[in-house]
Amino acid sequence: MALLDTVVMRGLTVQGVLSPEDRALLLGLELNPRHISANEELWQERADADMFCVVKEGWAYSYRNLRNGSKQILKFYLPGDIIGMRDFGFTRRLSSAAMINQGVIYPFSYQQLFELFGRSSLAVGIMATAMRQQALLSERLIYLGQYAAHERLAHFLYEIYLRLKRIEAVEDNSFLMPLTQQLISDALGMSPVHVSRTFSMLREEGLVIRDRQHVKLPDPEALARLVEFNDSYIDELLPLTFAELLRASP
Amino acid sequence: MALLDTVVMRGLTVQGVLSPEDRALLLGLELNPRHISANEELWQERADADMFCVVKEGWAYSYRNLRNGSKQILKFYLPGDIIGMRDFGFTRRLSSAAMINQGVIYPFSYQQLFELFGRSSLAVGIMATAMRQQALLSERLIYLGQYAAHERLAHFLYEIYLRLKRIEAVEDNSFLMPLTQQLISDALGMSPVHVSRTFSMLREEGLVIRDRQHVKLPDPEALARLVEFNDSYIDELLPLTFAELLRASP
DNA sequence: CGAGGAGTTGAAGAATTTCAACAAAGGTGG
DNA sequence: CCACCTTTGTTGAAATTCTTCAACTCCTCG
Repeated sequence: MALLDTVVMRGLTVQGVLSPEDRALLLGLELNPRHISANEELWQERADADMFCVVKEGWAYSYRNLRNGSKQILKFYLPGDIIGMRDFGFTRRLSSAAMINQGVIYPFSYQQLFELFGRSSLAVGIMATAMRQQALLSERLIYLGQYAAHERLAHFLYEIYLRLKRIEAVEDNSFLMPLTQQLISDALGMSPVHVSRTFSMLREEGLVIRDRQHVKLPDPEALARLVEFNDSYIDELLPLTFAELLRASP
Repeated sequence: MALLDTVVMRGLTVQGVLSPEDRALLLGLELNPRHISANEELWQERADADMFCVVKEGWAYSYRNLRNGSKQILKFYLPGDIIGMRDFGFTRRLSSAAMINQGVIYPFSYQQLFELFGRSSLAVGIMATAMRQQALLSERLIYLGQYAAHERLAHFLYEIYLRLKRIEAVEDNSFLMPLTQQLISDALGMSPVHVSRTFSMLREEGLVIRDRQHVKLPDPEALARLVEFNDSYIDELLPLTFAELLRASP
C-alpha cells in the first residue's frame, strides 16, 4: 500500500487534481502482489501482452535477445517503476522482462487501465508517466550514440543514483546495485571486460567506489558534470500548468 | 485534411470504435497549417513546451546538442508523425526540433489534447501512438548498442523504408530521403566518414543503391534478414482486443 | 573442499575515428 | 550562362578505442 501510495501515485498525480475517487481506483489495483524469485522471467518476447506490472520490491529489466547471441537491455526497473508500458499498443511483447533479484510485483491488466482512462486526470498522469519513461530512453540513446565508454558508464551510474534517490534508497551517497558487470555491459553496449576496465578508470579518478553490489559516488556533482547530465527529465512533478489546463477543460 | 484523415487517424483509431464526434474533434485540430522553410527550427531545447506538431509535408528531426560539439539525433519525423510527444509531462523541451527540408506542420496545443483526453477511446489511441513511438526508440537503442556500423545503417534504412511505405511514399522499392550523411551520422552515432564508407560497403553487396537523395533497396527482404528486423513494432493496427476491452469498460 | 560465477589483467586484433586532401554537386551573383 | 564559393561526399593513412581470447584470482555456495 505504501508504495503505490507514494512512488507511483506521486508520478501520476497532477497537483491537487486527483480526486478521492481516483485515488481509490488506483489503490484498488493493489490487489494481488506476486512474489518473484531472482532471475525469474516475467514474460518473453512475443508473448501475449495484456497487463502491466508495478515493481514493489527488487530490481527487474527488459531486454531483447539477438541472433548473434548477445542481448540488449532496454531498461532497468527500480521499485515504483511500471514494467510493460512499451507493449501497450501491441498484441505481443516487444521485449522480454525478468527480475534481477528476488522481489514483489503488482500485476494489473489492460482492462484496469481502460477503467482508469475513463477519468481524464488519471489519463493525463499516465500519459505523462509514459512520456517520462520515453525521455529516459532518449537520454540513453544519446549517450550510447555519442559518448565514450567511461562517459556511458558514468552517466548510467548517475542515472541510477538519481532514480534511487527519488525513492529514498540512497544514503551517504551510497546505494545497493544488484547488477553484474555482464548485465551492465548488455545495457551499455560494451564488452564485460571493458566494463571492468572502465570501473577501474573511474575508481582511479575518485568518482566511483564499488565493492560488489555496494556503490558509492563520493562526488555526484563531479560525475554529473562529467556526463553533461540533463536532470530535467528525471523531475517527478508535473508542471503546474497541467493542473490549470485540466481545470479549464471540461 | 487528407493527411490527418488517413495517416494520423489510422494511428489513433481503435477499430470501429472512433465515434463521428471523436472524428470531428480530431479534424478540428487541423485549423492552422504553418509553412516552414528548410532548416528552420521548430523549437530549441529548454524552450517552453505547450504544444505538439503534426507533420503534413517535409521531414523534420529532434536532436540534442552536446557540449563537445557533436549532436545526437533522436528521431526523424516523416509526414504524419507527431513531434513533441516526448515533452508532454515536462515544462520545457527536452530536445530541439527542426525541419530538414521545406514543409508544412499543424501545431496543436496541450489544451486541445486535454479536450481529447475527455473521450476515452481517443485517450487510448493517443497512448498507443505514444507507445509505438517509444517502441521505435527502443529499437534504435538496440541497434546502437549491439550492432556494427553496417548493420546500424542497414537497419536505419530499412526502418525509413517501412515508415515511408506506410504513407505510400515508396515506389519500385525506391524513395526520397532528404538527409545528408552528416545527419545520418548524428543519428547513428558514427562519424560522417564512416557513414560514407559503410554506404559503399552496402552498395558493393547490392543491398543499397543511392544517388544523392534517391535511395533504392533492390532486395528489402535481404536487408531485413541482415538486420534481424523486428517489424511487429511498426504495425499500424491496434490489436482487436482493444476494441473488445473498450466496449466492455464503461 | 571443490566448483562455478564474477571480476581482473595482459596482449593481439578489429572496428572506428580523426586528420587531411581532394572531387563532385548546387546555389548565387555577376 | 558562367565563375565562384559552399556544401556534401569520397578516399587514404595514422591513431585510438574497444573487443576478443586467455589465464588467473577471488568470493560464494553447496
